[in-house]
Amino acid sequence: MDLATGKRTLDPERTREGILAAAHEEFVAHGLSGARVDAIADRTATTKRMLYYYFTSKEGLFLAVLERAYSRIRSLEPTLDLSGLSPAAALRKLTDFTFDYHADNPDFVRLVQIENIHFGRHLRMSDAVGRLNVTVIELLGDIIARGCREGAFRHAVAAVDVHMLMSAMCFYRVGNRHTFGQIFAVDLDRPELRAAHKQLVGDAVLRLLTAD
Amino acid sequence: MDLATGKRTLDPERTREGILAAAHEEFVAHGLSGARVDAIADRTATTKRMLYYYFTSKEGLFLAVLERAYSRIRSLEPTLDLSGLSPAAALRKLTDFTFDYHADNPDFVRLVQIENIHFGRHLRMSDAVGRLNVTVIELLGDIIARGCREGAFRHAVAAVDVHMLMSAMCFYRVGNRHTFGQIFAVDLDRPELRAAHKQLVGDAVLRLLTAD
DNA sequence: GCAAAGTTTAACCAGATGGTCCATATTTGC
DNA sequence: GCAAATATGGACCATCTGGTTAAACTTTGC
Repeated sequence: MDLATGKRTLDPERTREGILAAAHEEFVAHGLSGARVDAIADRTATTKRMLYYYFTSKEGLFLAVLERAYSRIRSLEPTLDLSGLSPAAALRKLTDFTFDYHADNPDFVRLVQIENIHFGRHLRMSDAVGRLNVTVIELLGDIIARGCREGAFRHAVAAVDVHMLMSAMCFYRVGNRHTFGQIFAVDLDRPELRAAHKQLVGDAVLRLLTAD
Repeated sequence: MDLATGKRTLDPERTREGILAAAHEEFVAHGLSGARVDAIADRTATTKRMLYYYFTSKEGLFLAVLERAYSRIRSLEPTLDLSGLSPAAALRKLTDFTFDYHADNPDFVRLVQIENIHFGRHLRMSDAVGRLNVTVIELLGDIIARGCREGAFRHAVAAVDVHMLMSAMCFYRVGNRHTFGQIFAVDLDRPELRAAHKQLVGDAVLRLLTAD
């Protein structure tokens, strides 16, 4: 609705994206069950009816928000240029990127946590997400293969497993910062601590792969 | 209520624990917002009114469930006997325990995830939990100090940070098994994979601390 | 054996919740 | 220009939700 003319403006793409952005905020703030459809509609320039028009249900909307979040991180990884680097340097750079992305995007971490609380029920209905994510493993697999060939890395570890441990360390300190911070009386958001942890995670990943 | 005699039985301790057990199940299954107070009451031998009598509110009940979950894991750690072992062996044993506890108790992992989705709001009101958890850091600190003295470990890493990375690796593969499993088409519950990961996490922790 | 404290029951409620109905406006294809 | 397809608005609803009221039963202390 155009306020100046009183005329209705038809802009489906804009409406869709507006709903997604509003839903993202609300889901991040309150979780899936805690989020209120009316509250999402209120954050929007349009009405509740439109959410159902475009996304069928609250759960359909959540899936759309989740897919959008995954596609964002995956679109960034390919922009890293690792080809000119040594295997060790490339691995460090990829780890640094992963660390920073998680630290800078707690929203993404929260959405993934929420989806896991709900047993991955929504992701299971998405075929897009699987294909999207394989790229990281390929990227990592190339680095590891090169490192093994050059004798810098040991053969012991599969790319998926390295990715898992790397993600784990980056994910945990963001996703669990409230409980961990409370229990051990530390503020994980402090810049110095963040820098120290970034170094540490990089060390851990490299040391795991480096040949003795 | 005794069904045979029609007489009411007064057993507050049993009632309390019955409510906690029922609430634990419901929260684990549906999250905090998704859990229904009526559903908790239905799992119970008593009525909804009793939940409020003992725990004031839904959130008070959740906090009680959470504290109960933390106290369980912390009561087990001291039973590990690490004194006779070399620093490396002790560290491996502690890591193995942490790994197994997380893998065997996905409920605990879920409750912590749920609390983080809610910004650690409940834990912040609990003074007990902080004191409870320091023991792990002391335990780990002793092992590291001994390792440094003997020249087996490097000085670089603080006990809290080691605990964080260790927990991260153990926590992630349980907490995120639905999304991770779906995206990379692996079943993290498979025994062989579990064993491989246990070895891997132990390696990662040891390699991080071992002097070069 | 009785009064106070502690424990338990069942019915009840005001407000919120996800979702739908129906009418209407705009755009597109021809 | 006009009919079909696409978008949009706002009121409406059945059901569910966390929480409460009021009253009664059981145990404890003396």
